[in-house]
Amino acid sequence: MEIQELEIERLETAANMLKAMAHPMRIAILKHLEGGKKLTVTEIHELLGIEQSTTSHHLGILKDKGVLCSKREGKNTYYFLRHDTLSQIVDCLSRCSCE
Amino acid sequence: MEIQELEIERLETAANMLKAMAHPMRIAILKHLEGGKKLTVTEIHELLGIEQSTTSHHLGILKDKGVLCSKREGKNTYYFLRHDTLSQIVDCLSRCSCE
DNA sequence: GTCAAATATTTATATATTTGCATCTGTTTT
DNA sequence: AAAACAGATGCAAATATATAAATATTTGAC
Repeated sequence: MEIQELEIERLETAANMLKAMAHPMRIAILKHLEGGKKLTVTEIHELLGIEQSTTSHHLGILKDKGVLCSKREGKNTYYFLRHDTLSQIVDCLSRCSCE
Repeated sequence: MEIQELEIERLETAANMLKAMAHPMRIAILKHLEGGKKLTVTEIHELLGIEQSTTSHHLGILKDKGVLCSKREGKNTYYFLRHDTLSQIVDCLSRCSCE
């Protein structure tokens, strides 16, 4: 394995994480989870006013790419930020995109 | 126009910015531009080893979504970060994606 | 004006994403 | 065990994106 390939892999991991976040509804989800909050799929689907299956799909993408974690408790599954640092990205964007 | 629509527009602007950055080659471009550096299309296309037209296309996307600015000087067009803050996003990602 | 260099745009093809519906799986309640 | 609830998954249609090859545009040198 080449150094360059390692580098490309790292870039791809980073790109996948960004790609996971790069969607209006998924940014909205992240905003609701800032500060360590934990929400269920149903809560998010009601907060955003989008379909349950669509919500679940978005959450799955965010989890798959390492942005969110989930924890099942009885009938509910709670989702939360894997690194609270990541909400800095959303903040940084808000600042940069308002000009 | 509804408050909600404004909110959705803001989310979309942010998502577009992130989407622009969410590509391995485009992240590589951002890394090369950190610290206020300015590079031409040819320099970037040689640094990354990708086609000229592909490079120009990627730069166009980053510029269109407000991530980069460009300035023509003679035959060359220099590209640079619009907000140096944005390179924090790349750094933050590097940290979060290394675990 | 003509030529060459640096960028940009167009086009075509391949591939990936988004969304909602219907369905399926797991968990609690009765 | 059946019903009810929460969430996940498979699928299909619409849409968006990526790439490269070919072509067009812009600019400076002559």
